[in-house]
Amino acid sequence: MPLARGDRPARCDGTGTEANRRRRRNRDLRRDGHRSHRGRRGRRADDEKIMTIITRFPPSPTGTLHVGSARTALFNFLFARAQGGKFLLRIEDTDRERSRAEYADQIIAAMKWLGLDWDGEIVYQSRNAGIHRQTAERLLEQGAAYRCFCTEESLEAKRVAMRTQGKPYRYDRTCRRLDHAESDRRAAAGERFVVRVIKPAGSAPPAPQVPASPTPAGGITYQDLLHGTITLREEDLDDIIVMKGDGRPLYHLAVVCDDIAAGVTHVIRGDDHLDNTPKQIVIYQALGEKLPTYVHIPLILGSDRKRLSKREGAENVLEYREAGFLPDAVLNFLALLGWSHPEGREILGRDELIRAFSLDRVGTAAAVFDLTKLRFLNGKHVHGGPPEARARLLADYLTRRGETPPSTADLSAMLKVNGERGDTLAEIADYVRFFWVRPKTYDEQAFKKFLEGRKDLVEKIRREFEALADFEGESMEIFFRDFSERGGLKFKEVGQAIRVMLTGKSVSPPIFQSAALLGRTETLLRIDAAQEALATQK
RNA sequence: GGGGCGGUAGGCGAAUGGUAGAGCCGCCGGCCUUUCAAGCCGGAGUCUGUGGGUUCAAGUCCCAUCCGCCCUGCCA
Repeated sequence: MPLARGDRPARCDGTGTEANRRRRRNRDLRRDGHRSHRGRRGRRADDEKIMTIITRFPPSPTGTLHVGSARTALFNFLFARAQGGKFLLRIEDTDRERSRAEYADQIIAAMKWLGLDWDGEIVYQSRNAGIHRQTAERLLEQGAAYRCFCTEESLEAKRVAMRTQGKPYRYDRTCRRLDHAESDRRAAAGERFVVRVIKPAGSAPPAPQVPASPTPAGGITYQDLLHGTITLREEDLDDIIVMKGDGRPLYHLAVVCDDIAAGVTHVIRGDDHLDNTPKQIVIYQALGEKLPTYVHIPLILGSDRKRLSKREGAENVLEYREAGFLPDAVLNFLALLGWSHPEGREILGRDELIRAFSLDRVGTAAAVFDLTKLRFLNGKHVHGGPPEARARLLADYLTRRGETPPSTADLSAMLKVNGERGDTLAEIADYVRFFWVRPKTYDEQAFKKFLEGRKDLVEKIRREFEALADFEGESMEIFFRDFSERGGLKFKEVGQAIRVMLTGKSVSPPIFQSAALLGRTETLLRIDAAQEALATQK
């Protein structure tokens, strides 16, 4: 039974406007959608009896996992997990020409990386083609669909003709007027045909889950959890094709069949499907199946307010892994695009997301993808854990990039010194790499400012490092403060000179702790190298 | 062309029809400091795309308009 029902006592008894009624109803719907079936005290088993919520994510393997799709997957995942339901993964490879196994594998890899673990086996839609075909035949037998012998070329010509006249295109239903005998004869003769489903006409459609205002001219009215009542009039619908001329099923048929087979209760998808839903509802109705609850979430846009494109940075989820982002941070960020925590919290781990998630806090406006905020959140996630965990993450990351990082124990010590510098693993690596990679060059400006013409100072610094009794960060700092004062220098000048010599840059983790970690031998070696550079430059 | 959906500071977003801009990112300034982050403190940015209407009261409901996105495929 659908969760959202219209059988509750009327609560807007004629005092409000129709609009008010509608609004309230929408609000109620949203609430029911996320509040679960589970245990409503006092309400007995009538329609609200235990029903497991089942959501699904159905990517088509015609490309890698797009961040927008990842967010759709996330919402399905979070809703199912929050409600103790199931989250299914189905690869929609119905279009054999466009689908590629490599993409399916990449999408699966991306899902795993994100930690969006699904229940049960992955369904490959193409394997259900037989069922889809049988369903089309059943539709044909029932008279809910008909064979169409029009060629693609003639259809295209009609489309162009209508468009050039500025008129809306609809299939002219030539083949719908064919009588059965002729249709059968032509089919038997081997003529190619597609199967079209007859759009509802004339009468009002059977009431969906919640009674809505009747649609005068037929058409389809349905309830969306987020958008409320969506109506498409009869003239705005068409007799859609569900089976191609080669006998292969098409998307709208395939999703409906597979969702029914899987017992999907909630269809959470991008709002680009808002207008596709009626086409699918027609099939549900012809099949006598009850509708799932529809939840159309807004799309993600690029900074130009257009559909997120490649130049916005990565649209492929796996590219974020390469750029040094953490899956939890990506999930956190994606969740915040369209959903907000009831208490306004923003830095949330996967489990916190599951605990706090509800559909009634999902908005309806498209959101712009903001890489800066993703980076901020990633910084929070990556620095949130202990240095040891970060060390493992970083080691894996570097290894994958073909670098050879130090042991995680050593890395961990370096990261402790590094503190919270760097938002991504890539940036963190840039901060700490000097520990195990000697600077080959020096930042030009820094070299000029802090080393050039300071041979004597460098020489003195070297001597002190060599003579230092205790090669430890804090005592070194105290020593060099005193050293600066004695030499009539600013501590900053000395510190920066050392920094440039040891790291090659003017920005780095605290330099004395770094030197301590580097050790006396390495520190002296680097000063020697700097002296050499100083000498050759002259 | 037809239809659907959306529009609150630069971005994400709060706000039972009741003082709008909570909170976060970013930006600017300050503190801290050996550099840079982090952290803490403060600040700018504005009146909900626009115009009507309903109401004692509208970001919220209605109409129109503009803009954006989507559908209008033998793609999904």
